[in-house]
This record gives sequence, C-alpha cells and structure tokens, in this order.
Amino acid sequence: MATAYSLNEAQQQAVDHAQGAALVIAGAGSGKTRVLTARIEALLDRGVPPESILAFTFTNRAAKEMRERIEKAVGPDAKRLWVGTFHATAVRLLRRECATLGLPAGFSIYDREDQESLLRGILKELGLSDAGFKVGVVLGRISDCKNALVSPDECERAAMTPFDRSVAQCYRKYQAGLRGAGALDFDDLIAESVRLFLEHPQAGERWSRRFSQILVDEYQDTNHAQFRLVQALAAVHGNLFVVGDDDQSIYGWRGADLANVLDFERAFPGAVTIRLEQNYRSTRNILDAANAVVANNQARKGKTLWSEREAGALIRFSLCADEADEARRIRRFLEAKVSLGRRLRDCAVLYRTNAQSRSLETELRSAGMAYEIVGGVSFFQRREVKDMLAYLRLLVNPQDTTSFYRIWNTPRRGLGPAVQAQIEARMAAGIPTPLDALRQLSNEGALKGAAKAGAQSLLALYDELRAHPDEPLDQMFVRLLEKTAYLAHLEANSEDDLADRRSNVEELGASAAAFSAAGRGGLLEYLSECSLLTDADRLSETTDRVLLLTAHNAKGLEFDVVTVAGLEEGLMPHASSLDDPSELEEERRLFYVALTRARDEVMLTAAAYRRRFDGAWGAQVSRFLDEIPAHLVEREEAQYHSWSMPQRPASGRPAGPGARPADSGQRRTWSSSARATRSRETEDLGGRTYQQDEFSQISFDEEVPGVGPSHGVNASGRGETARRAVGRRVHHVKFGHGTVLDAEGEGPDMKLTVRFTGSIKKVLARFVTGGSGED
DNA sequence: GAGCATCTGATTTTT
DNA sequence: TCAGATGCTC
Repeated sequence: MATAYSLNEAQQQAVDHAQGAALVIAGAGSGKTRVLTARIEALLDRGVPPESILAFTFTNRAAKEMRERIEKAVGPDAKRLWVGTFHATAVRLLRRECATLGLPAGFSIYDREDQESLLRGILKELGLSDAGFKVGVVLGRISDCKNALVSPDECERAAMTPFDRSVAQCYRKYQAGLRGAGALDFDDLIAESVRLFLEHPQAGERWSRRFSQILVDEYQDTNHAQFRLVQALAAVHGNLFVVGDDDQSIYGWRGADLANVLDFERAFPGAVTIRLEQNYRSTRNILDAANAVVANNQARKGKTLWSEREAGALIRFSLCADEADEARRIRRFLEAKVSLGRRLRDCAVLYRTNAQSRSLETELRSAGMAYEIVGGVSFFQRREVKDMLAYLRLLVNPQDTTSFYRIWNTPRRGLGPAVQAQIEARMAAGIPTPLDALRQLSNEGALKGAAKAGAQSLLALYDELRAHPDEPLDQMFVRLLEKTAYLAHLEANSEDDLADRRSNVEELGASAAAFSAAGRGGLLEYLSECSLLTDADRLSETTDRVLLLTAHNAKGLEFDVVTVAGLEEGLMPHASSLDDPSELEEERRLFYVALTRARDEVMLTAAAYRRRFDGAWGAQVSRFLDEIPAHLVEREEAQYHSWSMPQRPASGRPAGPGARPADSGQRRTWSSSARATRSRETEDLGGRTYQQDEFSQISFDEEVPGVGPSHGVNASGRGETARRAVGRRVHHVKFGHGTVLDAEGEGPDMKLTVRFTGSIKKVLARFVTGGSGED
C-alpha cells in the first residue's frame, strides 16, 4: 500500500458513517481494507463494545490480517470481536445453537470429497449411477438449491421432468444422509444459520441484538443465502456496512449474486452509498489498461479508477511457443526483475486453471528458483491427512458414517463390502452408528476370519482413544499414530511419495500441537478449523519466493510484479464461458482482478500451443489483450510471417461443449505446419539449453478472412429445455441474477418462475441468460 | 478380501 | 496425463 497514512475524503466518510446501512463501492486498490479496519477502530472509540462487532471477510487469511491490524491499534480487546469468513462465523454460531437446531454438538463438516462419497452411494442405491447422473452435476444442482435456500420439498415441487425429479430425490436422500451422519456441508453452514433466524426467531433476535454492527467485505461475492443471513443479523438495528466492487465479482458460478450489490439500496432503504475511486496501488499504465478492459462489460455500475502514481512501465506481452517456453520466459522475466532489485516475494504468477501450474513448477524447479504454489490439492485434502482427521472426527461424532468407512479398513483389517452390508442392515433396523452396529455383529459372533479379528482391533482402538477424551491434542495424535500403526501402513503402501506423506502426517501433528498450545480450543475446534482452512490461509509470509496461484486465489492480494499466464481464447476467457455473455463478463472481471493485483509491473503471456490432457492445441491470443489500448502494451513477439492457412488438427475429435479453444472465432491463429516444426524442435532440444531466439520466428496471421470473431462457440448445440431449467442460475437484464424455481413450456416461450433477490417473478425464458432454456 | 490390470473421465474457478 | 473407480483373478 502506498503512502496513504491519512484517509481521503471518501474513505473518511465511510469510516465516520454513523448508523444504518452503507454500501461502499471500493475499486481495486482503493484502500478498502484500511477503511474497514479504521471503521472498526472508530466504532470501538465511539464506545461500541468489541463483542458487538461482527465482520465477515472472504478468506480466513483476510480475517487474520484484519484481526491483527485491529489488535495492533486497540490491543487485546480485539480478540473479542467476531471476524471471520461466512463459513467460519456460521460454525461458531451453529456450535452454540446446535441444540436449538437439533444438530449434534459434534457435527462434522463435509468437504467436497465427503460429499461425493455420500452422493455416490445414493446414486448407486437409486440405480442412477449409469444414467448420466454425474456426481459433480448433481452436487452442483444441490448446491445451487442450498445457495438459493430451496429445500428438497421445494425442489421436488418445482421438478418438471424425470431428470429434475431424480435430482430432487437425490437432494432429499443426500440431505437425510447428512443428517443421519450428523454432518453439514459447506452450503449447509450458511443455510442452517439462516434457518436459525427463520425458525427460531427468539434465538435469532438474541444474536441480532448481540451484534450491533455488521460489516461485510467482498460483498459482491455473497450469494442469496449469505445475503439473507446478513439481512437477518442486521434486522434489529440496521447497522450494516458492506464493502464491495461489482467489477471484481468473480464467483457467480458459486452462486454469488451481484444483485446483492446492485439492489442494496432497495433492500435497505435509506442506505448510503460511498464510492472509493482513487487507487493507491498501481501505476497509471496498469490502471488505464484495467479500466479499459472492464469498460467492455455491460453489467456494471460503472466507475473509473484514477491514480496519482506515475505512468510506470508498459505492460509487456510475450507470445510463447508453448507452455514450456512460456514458463521459461516468465522465469527469465522474474530473474531480470530480481537482478534489478526486486524480491521474489513481491512477485506472483497468476493463471486461470490450477493445471497450468505444472509447467511453471517444472521450469522453476529445474532453474532452482524458489516458488510456492497456492491451491490445487490442498494440504487438508491429502489422503493421509484426511485419514487421520477421519479418525479424530469419528471420536467427536460417532454417527459420521463417511469418516467411519474411510478408516475402518485403513490400515487393512479385512473389512469390506460383506460386513458393510451387515452394518447397513443393522442401521436400517435402528442402530444409530456404524460402530455400534459393528460392535453388535462382533459380540454376536456374526463375523468370520479376518473380519472378526479386524473388527475387534478397530473397536479396541476406538475404545482406547475414547478413554482419554481430555488429553491435549498432541498426545491424542501420538496415541492415534501409535495405535493405528499408521506410519507402518504408509510405508507398506507408498512408493516414492513416502517421505512427502510422512511429513504431511507429521505436519498435521505439529499443527494440532500448536493449536492446542495456543489455547485455541479442543478437538472439536481444531477439526472445525481444519475443515475451513484452505491453502491460501497457510501461506508463509517470510520466505523469499515467487507465488504461483489462480487469479481467483489472488483476490485481495497485491504484488509489485504480476505475470498473467495463458492469455488465450479458451483459457482466459475460459472455453466454458464463451457461449454466455454474462459468463464472459465474469471472465473479463477475472482478468481485471488479475491486472489490478500489480503495483508496478505486469507481464502477460500466451502460448501458441498448449499441451492438454488429450493432446496439444493451438489457440488464439485472448480477446482481452486487444481490449488493452495498444499504446500501453509492449509486445515481445514476432515479426510478421505468412504461414499457411490455419488448419484444425486432423483427428476427428468430438466437438462437444468445452471443446478446444480453436473452435471459437479465428482472429489470429498459428498454422499447424509451424506447430509441427516447433514441437519437433522442442523435443529435439533434449537436455541442452533452450534459446529464446529459437522461437522468435513464431508468427501469426491477422484477421483470417471469413472466420470472424465470434462469441458463440456452439450456442445452438446446447438445447437445454425446461427439464433442466429448475434450480439453474439465470440472469435477467433488469432483475439481475436469480434461481429458477419452476418452468413450464419449451423453448424461448418457456415460462420461468425465478427467485431474484428479494422477489419471485415469472419471466419468459427468452429474457434471461445463463443456462435456463434457449437464450 | 487383496492385489493387480484396465478403464474412464476430468481441468474452471473454492468457502 | 493421471488419479480414482471398476473389474477380474487368486
């Protein structure tokens, strides 16, 4: 953050806002974090008790930073504030209100893998596994419902087709499965918190009175359920202070509803709107570029950031041969910056998809440049970590069947499908937990051979662990490791990854010990934290390394030097967004977010050919590059050459949705003959050093005639009809984003009943976009 | 039930 | 490409 030790006028106005609702539209780098913390300090100064302040942040990391800043300013009182993500705050609330809501005290929190495992069982049971009911698709529909607070009953009532009815049936069973296991998924955490307010008004009012000041950061990324939670919390006093930027809304796919921002004044009459448009972060060139790009969006309130900083360096664009070349050029760029005095820790490489990190990682590792990857398979998703946590979860919540089946035969105990069937029969007959059922089977001598001994050892292990409920976490962890002989299991079942896996187990043990030593709570609190923490939250601050992360993960961060890799049609914007204007705008916002992370320098790269899991494909440079005024860009690319006409790869691959980028409009493309040459060169290079110049011949044809730019990849091919409309997120020009509750008819005349923010409306399908009927 | 071979689908983003 | 799921054999 630049020099700003005093607040500007708009910032001061936000900090001083007296009471009632306020919406702060805070452009990138406009000091919103400063405003939030300064406001909290001001509230405390005004005599608001710390425990009456509740602030929602987007990441745990942001919460931690905010708490630390406040603590610096006001001392230990800061600990009494509630600052956290929506999910973390919801857990705190639910742990205290589980009795009211009929949830078990030790409820588990299911992550994506747990959800999939539960739903997979349900799909199998319903005989839907083969019928095109993909776990991910059904989970997505269920998640959409929950984010819009649509119950299984409502979902079923709204179902128009066999497919919808099956989804509703899955939703119902899935929900029953969660409850049977005493578990909540991420979406439930919010939905159940809202239910507290709706179904238990007395308890709800108690909480609303307790928190007299509600603050929300990154408000543009809240979904309907979160909006309702905030609204309920502020119901008594109306002191709601939200900060957001419609241009940085990048979570629409997760149910984030920009209408929460756009309709704020309508939802909270009398609300004040304050705009922060002075940017303290970026050079003027970077800012001009970002402004120019985002100006191409229709769905925005409209603002123009300005900066008092110098124009600064031009944005550099580098056209690369392939992803290895791209990685190499990025590495060299970073090396050059370091040699000029930058620190690696002030640099970041951003990309659209996690898979892109691979080539970068390979390059940086072989060059010996320090880096850290955020995201991808996170620590808490590692198999060995999840195994350990599943044991611990089972101690707190014996009903947790998913955790039970995760560990009951890990390490091997001779337990499998045959015994599982017996357990399920017992549970169907009313035995509450799989452990009880197994104990019964064991006691009755219903088990034979390996299963008999295995069951006994599992039950003995469980009893042993349960016998020491109050011992410190680190001791409990050691006991667990010893009694399960888990390390021996790892040794027997790992190959070259043994060292990694062992160190992950050790790190988990260390984190439990640290948690315990810091007096942050017992096993229950520790498990909650493990469920909610992400990789980004575990970032080390001190080491000097370049950060590799997705643009999504970079939100809220800033760096001196930012490179954005993969600036290609089909990647950024992503192929999945090309047939939907509103999704395309979200991609553009994502690029805007990426650009505005930079303080001083930006490097953009595109790869002419990129190897994907199914081969290598040529792509065109992203349309977003052309949206940056040419005078701001310094192109490190090719002299112009004339290659043969572009040609698609000969193999007749199915051109399904999400097909290769080359399907979209051809503005620029690289010839296939050029590609053949280059890829051979790449292979031939073998171990020798790769010269940048070898790729200076790469060229492209401009404006290939007859194949103009097109936004619609295969818009006609989708044919989604009413049967799939219900539960979908749609966008309406006037009403904004909403969720389809009901649909009648077919085609553009299909009548949709849509829940928009705060209202339910009937609209014709032709007036909405976003995956309902034909657009 | 364990261990191995084969197959398949996934890569958009994450609390 | 690659991890996880599925299927087959012992």
